[in-house]
Amino acid sequence: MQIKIANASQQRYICIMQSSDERFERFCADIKTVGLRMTEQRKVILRVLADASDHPDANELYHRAHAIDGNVSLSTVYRTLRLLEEKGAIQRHAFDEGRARFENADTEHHDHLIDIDTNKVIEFRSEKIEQLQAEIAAELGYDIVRHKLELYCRKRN
Amino acid sequence: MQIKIANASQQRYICIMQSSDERFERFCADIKTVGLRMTEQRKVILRVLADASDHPDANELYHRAHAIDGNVSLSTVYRTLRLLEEKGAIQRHAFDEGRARFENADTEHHDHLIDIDTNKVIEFRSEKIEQLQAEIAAELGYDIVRHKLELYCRKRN
DNA sequence: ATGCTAATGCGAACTATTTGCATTTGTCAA
DNA sequence: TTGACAAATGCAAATAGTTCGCATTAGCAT
Repeated sequence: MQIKIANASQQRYICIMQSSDERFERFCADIKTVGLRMTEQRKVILRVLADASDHPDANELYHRAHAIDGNVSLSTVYRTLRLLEEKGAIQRHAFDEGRARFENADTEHHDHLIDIDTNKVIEFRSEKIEQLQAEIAAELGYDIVRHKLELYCRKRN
Repeated sequence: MQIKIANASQQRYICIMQSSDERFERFCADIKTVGLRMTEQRKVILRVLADASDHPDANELYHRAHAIDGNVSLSTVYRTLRLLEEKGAIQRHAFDEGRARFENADTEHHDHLIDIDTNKVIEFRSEKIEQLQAEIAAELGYDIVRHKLELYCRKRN
């Protein structure tokens, strides 16, 4: 377990993240505890997911997994993604291009800045914004179940 | 042209919106000024869009338009939506269900609160949040081109 | 080892959207 | 007012991303 604090001067981007191995172990545990089976292909997919520090889509994950073990099929990737999403182990994002992209869910909640020229994703977090959101929802009579803040940006200069 | 100020105590939700007729006229003008043709089906679709105060998807718009004039096809609805989106006359949203939903773009920018039980969409705006977003992007070396804030909520009690 | 059932691969189905093409229809100039 | 030409349409087929049905394979508890 490692703790990473960046940009501390701005009370933002405070992540508590596990190592890729810890993540893998947790994925495996998640699978086992519900009585599901640990298959070869699941092992490979979980490994790939645990190692991913970017926001790959299903197809990209399929290619990474398939490169390691040719017995991994796209269907199984999709099935595994859905499984882990339902368990809350990974998060699904629908950025502006149609397909879904995934990321590990072991970090604290954060928002995304997407570079519209390179598709690079930068994560950030602002306590103030989080708080304002909650206030607004409360005022309208709602509780926030989940939320999404995406800044589509272009590099300065 | 009407000006609507709600929730003024919270400096939020300040919309300058046109009437449905004004909107329709503007859509027509948008089409004409670029040398495009005003067809029967476009007239119907523009009318439906101008009248919509909700966030309908393409299929819903097709049904509303088709009910008025059976000569309107789904393809044409899609083509018209794309046309108006490119002109900036309407806005496309990708809320969490796969399909896209549209809304008139003549209001000032606002964010969305989505009731996850009813799919109802409430619009809001917070100056403070807008400002914080710009600060964060700037600090990371970016300019915001567009952004998206969606609160997926459940009614209290 | 054995058997039961979950998990897999494959291809077909599905949903949302776009596109190719033959036909229709605005529009503008004569 | 008419004619001609390009733009717009409807339809069906194509596409992209994702899910599903089903026969087969393979975990895993006994």
